[in-house]
Amino acid sequence: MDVDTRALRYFIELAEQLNFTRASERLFVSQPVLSRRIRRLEEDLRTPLFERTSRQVLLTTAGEAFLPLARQLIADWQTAQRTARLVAAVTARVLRVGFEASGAGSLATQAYAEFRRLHPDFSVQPKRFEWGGEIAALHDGLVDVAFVWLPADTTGLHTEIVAIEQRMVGMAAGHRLAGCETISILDLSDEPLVWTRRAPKHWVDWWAVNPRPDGREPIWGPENDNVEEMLEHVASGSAVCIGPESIGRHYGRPDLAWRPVHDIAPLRIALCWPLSRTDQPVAAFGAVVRGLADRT
Amino acid sequence: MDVDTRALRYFIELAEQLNFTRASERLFVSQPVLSRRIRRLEEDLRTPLFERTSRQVLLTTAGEAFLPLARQLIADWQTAQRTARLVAAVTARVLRVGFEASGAGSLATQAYAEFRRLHPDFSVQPKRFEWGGEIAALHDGLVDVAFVWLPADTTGLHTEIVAIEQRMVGMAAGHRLAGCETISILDLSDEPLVWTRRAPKHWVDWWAVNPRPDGREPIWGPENDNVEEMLEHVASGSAVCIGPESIGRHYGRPDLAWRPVHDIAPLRIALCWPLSRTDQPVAAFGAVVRGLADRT
DNA sequence: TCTTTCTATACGGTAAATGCATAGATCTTT
DNA sequence: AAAGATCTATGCATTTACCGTATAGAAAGA
Repeated sequence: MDVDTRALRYFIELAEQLNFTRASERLFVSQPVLSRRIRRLEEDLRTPLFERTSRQVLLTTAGEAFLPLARQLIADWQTAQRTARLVAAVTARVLRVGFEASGAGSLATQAYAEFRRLHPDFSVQPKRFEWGGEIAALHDGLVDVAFVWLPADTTGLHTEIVAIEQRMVGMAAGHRLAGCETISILDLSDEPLVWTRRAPKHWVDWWAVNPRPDGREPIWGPENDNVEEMLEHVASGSAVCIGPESIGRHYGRPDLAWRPVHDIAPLRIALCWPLSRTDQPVAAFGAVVRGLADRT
Repeated sequence: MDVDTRALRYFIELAEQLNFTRASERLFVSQPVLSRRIRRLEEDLRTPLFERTSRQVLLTTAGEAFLPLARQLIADWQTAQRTARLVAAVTARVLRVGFEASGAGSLATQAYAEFRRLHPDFSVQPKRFEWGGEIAALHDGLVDVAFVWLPADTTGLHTEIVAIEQRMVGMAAGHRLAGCETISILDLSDEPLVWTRRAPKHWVDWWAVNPRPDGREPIWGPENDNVEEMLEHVASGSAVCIGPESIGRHYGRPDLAWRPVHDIAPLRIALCWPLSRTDQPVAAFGAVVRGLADRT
């Protein structure tokens, strides 16, 4: 008999929530879909996994026994996935480097060139991800190393800060604040700020400087999944954004103005890779980046 | 990302055959279906698993690394399935007993009664399977013990012969041989014999007595999946069948005649359970059956 | 050049999964 | 005791995905 790992994921979520409605929301499917999928899993196993009443849902003993096995299967599947990708990259002698938006700016560009010079038999493949996607990509084995914008959840990852960038505010060219040389975060109290659902809440809060020094919460503007979308919102005047210096340099749009925000912490950019990766190319790229970072 | 275990099974088969057409036949799907499924798996993994030319198919290094992991996932899924079913049966205090057709005849019936008497807190659930299905059911955890008609592949199973039954030939009531008291296997040379695709070849050959003492092969008649289908063929006169004595007794159709075949080996019936099952109810049922078997 | 032997693609028909609306069941509240 | 709140299950219409047949296309061998 066959299963979809999706069925296992649904089962695990329901076993944790013990509530079809809540679990279905967290799985981004409708409640009837979850009901039917669980029922089909039970039919396939020929064993009820949950005892349901209209008031509560409980795991059966079979369900309890099945839960850790299902978790292990999901974990093993992810390992298998990661392994296949890793082996493919190693065989092709490719180093896949993840980043978001402007990544580590010119540091990354220099690092690619230097790495290629030192290791001409390897090719470098920069891979752009949406907000926060590099971390997931590292865990899924889609990239070997990544430039990560902190703060981020780097558990299980080797993390090494390699660059610091001042944060700037980006706004439409004709914005009332575009005339100022430099800007205080307090000047932005009344400006709607772009945000994203993709990254964890504390990442969003850090970028938005929430709460502000005066204790207030920023005004949340339109949401977006990546730089280009963000810049469209900003250029159209519906919000402002905060980003590192290199965004302004990499996305040099004439309809945008970038000004430094002098009174907030700068962005720390880390080079990360999975702790399990101790192989030569990854270490070599780390050394190259470290060398370049030390020089500045 | 999600997978279906089916995709993994397809991958494993293709990795073993290294030929889409051949693998698709062994998987009972059309060749384009296999092509698409493999391609989708590769797309999901973002990694080619096979190098194909119009002349040969080879595993990539990623495919080679993925193969043992896929095998392990399939094995672990089967274990998870088995565990869920086992726990459910233990919790419900049910002993599930597999058999095919007439199983172990009256021995089974007596054993159920005796087991229920000794262990009134347990219930017994006889489960009928199609030809050869009890073995698979034991491995899949669908039953706890089974009465198995030998010969059969009982690797991984505790096997204990508990009954011997003479084999009889079953035929339509008006058959030319129905007048004989007893029959020789050589009398059946010209009689088409029912057979099945469900059981392994050597099981079918043993039942059909192939080759016959004179070295000839029997005439193969219609195929079937279970007793009822078999008996329909026989009653309609399109073939004869060979079965144990208890089939004649359990399926007492007036349109059938059963006569002993005196010159072939009798059927040995074994009680089997997985070697991993050393728990009380299984052992207790074994003891009950052993006691009854010794008495006869 | 013409087979032969593979895998990949196009296409039409069928089965399955999805979301919405709602029934049905069981507590809680008034 | 009746009404409300809160769940899961079911019916239905729509979209999506999947399968098999037929066939194209590529590459090696005669």
